[in-house]
Amino acid sequence: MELNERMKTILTAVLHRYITTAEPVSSSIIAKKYKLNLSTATIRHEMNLLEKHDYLWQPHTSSGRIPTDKGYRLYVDNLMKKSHLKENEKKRIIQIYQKSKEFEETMRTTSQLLSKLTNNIGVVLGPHILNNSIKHIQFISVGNNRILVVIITNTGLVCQKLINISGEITKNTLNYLSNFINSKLIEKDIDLINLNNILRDELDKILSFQESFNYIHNFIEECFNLRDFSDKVYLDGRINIITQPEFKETNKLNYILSFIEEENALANTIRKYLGFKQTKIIIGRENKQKEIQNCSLVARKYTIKGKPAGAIGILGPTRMDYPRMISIVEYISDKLSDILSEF
Amino acid sequence: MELNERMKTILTAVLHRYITTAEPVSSSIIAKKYKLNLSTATIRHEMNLLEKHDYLWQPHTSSGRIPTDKGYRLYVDNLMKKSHLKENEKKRIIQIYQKSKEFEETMRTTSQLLSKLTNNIGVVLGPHILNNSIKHIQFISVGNNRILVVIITNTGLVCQKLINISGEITKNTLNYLSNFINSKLIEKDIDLINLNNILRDELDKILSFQESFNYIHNFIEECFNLRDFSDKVYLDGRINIITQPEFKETNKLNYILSFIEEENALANTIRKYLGFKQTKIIIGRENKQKEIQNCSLVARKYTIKGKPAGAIGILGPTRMDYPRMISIVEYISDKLSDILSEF
DNA sequence: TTTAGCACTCTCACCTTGAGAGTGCTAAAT
DNA sequence: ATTTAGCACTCTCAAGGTGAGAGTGCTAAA
Repeated sequence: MELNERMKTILTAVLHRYITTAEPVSSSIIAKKYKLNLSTATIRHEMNLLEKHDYLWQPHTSSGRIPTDKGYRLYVDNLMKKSHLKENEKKRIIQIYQKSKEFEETMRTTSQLLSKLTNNIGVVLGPHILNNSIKHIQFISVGNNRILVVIITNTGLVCQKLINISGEITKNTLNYLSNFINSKLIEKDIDLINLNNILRDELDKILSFQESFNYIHNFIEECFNLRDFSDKVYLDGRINIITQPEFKETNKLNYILSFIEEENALANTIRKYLGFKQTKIIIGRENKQKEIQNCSLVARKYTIKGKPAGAIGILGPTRMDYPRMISIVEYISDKLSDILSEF
Repeated sequence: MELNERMKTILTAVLHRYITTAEPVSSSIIAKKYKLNLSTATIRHEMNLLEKHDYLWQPHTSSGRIPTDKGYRLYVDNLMKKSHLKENEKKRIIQIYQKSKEFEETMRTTSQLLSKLTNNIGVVLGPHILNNSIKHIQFISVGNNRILVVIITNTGLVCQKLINISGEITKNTLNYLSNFINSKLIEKDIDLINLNNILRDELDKILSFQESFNYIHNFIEECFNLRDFSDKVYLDGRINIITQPEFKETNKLNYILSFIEEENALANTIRKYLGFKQTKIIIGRENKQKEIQNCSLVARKYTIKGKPAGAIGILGPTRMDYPRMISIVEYISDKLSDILSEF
């Protein structure tokens, strides 16, 4: 059913009030603070209807109202006005970014910025190696038939993995291999899958006469096994959750924080939104994970040279200032995209 | 003043009881559970003396006793019996370690093991590049006069830093440089300072005729600037703190967690104990940081091939099972030393 | 359609109260 | 000289009662 204008106004007022105070909103507060020129009785009447339609609820019969997830959803989709960061806030962000010169530092700065600006948990999903082009590969023998593979991408992302080989590969062969591969990479924009395809054809030909061919073949196969490459997660602001009034009871807190502690859990949630063009907002019970069904998530992808690379997000109580959260997430993801594209 | 045997026995009993229950210990509980063949009145008398000497205190006049920091200190130094892990616990730890093949993973596993076994916060200070010998150096130009330096050590530690250079250094020069440096490293056990000394002499001679000598010289200087190399910190088990009864009040929790959130704070605390041979135990107010004066820290260095490399530790409420905590920290630091020495 | 008025509901802070846990002191027992 | 039984005393804590206050829904009048 469609709400009339007055109901929308009242719902919006309740939302704004509740977001700032975290306390049930009464009809008289609305009448007083939001000059709607309506009596408390009328407002009560409308609130009653809003409750019947599941946009509001009451903790007990004689208390004020609190928005439901459905209420927040309507607000986010239809009622709220988009907000924009102030110019000096934007400047601050740029200034802070300028201090971090290096890839890792930039990612850490991003999660810190997110958590500090929003007073919520900030999370950044590092770019996956797949979304980068490869700049350099180095093989280093570390004894016991183990080889450390270090791959460096154009953005300065350094990935490493250790490979156990069944036989022996000499240092000369390793050098030969890395030289050969690096020669393919010079001045070219080749990603990991591309590279693998190129190598699969060429290397086999070159190496087929080698004695240790099988070892080398297996080694290279494992080297490009995508499963082992995980994107890094940067998380900040866990404390922010603790100070929120809705999580005063330690058992609720516990529940959320055990979800957060497992960094990958949040990362996996956010990873889904890498393909979305727009900012994604997931409210309360819309979250599939039970642990964060009292929370909302605002997530957005970032890009490197136009290509989706990773995602950032914030996690906080459903009672959050959505317009501001969205504007922060969007501004930061844009800036991060710019910075990473320049690297 | 020296306590007599009976007082020591009673103090130990109070400590054991309080450590398991987290509640003030009464004279009758001691009489009942720890068959000392003394009446409650006698125990009360002794407890009273112990309180006068600041080993115990009471939250209020008619409550049981709680150990003071001084009480814990006496316990740790003189009263407690050293404990040892059970054989199957040791086996479990070794099994878990066997799953992690790679340097980073090993460090993460260590902090997880610490936190899970102790039910406290586990922290691991990664080995500093200084304490490793260098295996390979790679320079990669990432545009805008920036060069990414990747240094790989014998343990598989991968360090990176980004250097801004004022002029231009061609890719050929970079290749030449890294080849030259790597040639010095082959089959040798050279650490960063060593390497720097060797290079300072030799490189200048070789390069003196080069046009871009100054740029290169500055670049190499910056490259070996130790300030920029920080050791990594691995932290786990933040939630464990929340479930401790002593931190029910969220403001206390807040205080501790804000200290933990700043990973470097705990890292810096632990770093001090790198030079100590023995396990270091810091109890409550012995900690210089106010935020963790309700906590105790058990820390110990680990070694790589006999040389001190980094440190591990656990942080929990002063009310912890010290013998067990110590045995866990010691066993894990030994195992970690073994594993890293084998890499 | 709106609203003043009112009865009603629920919470919350505050108080009282009594049981229970635990102590320190003292005088008697060992 | 030590130990302990006995007892008065202190403090906490949970339970129950109370009244103020906040807020509601309903109704009848504007």
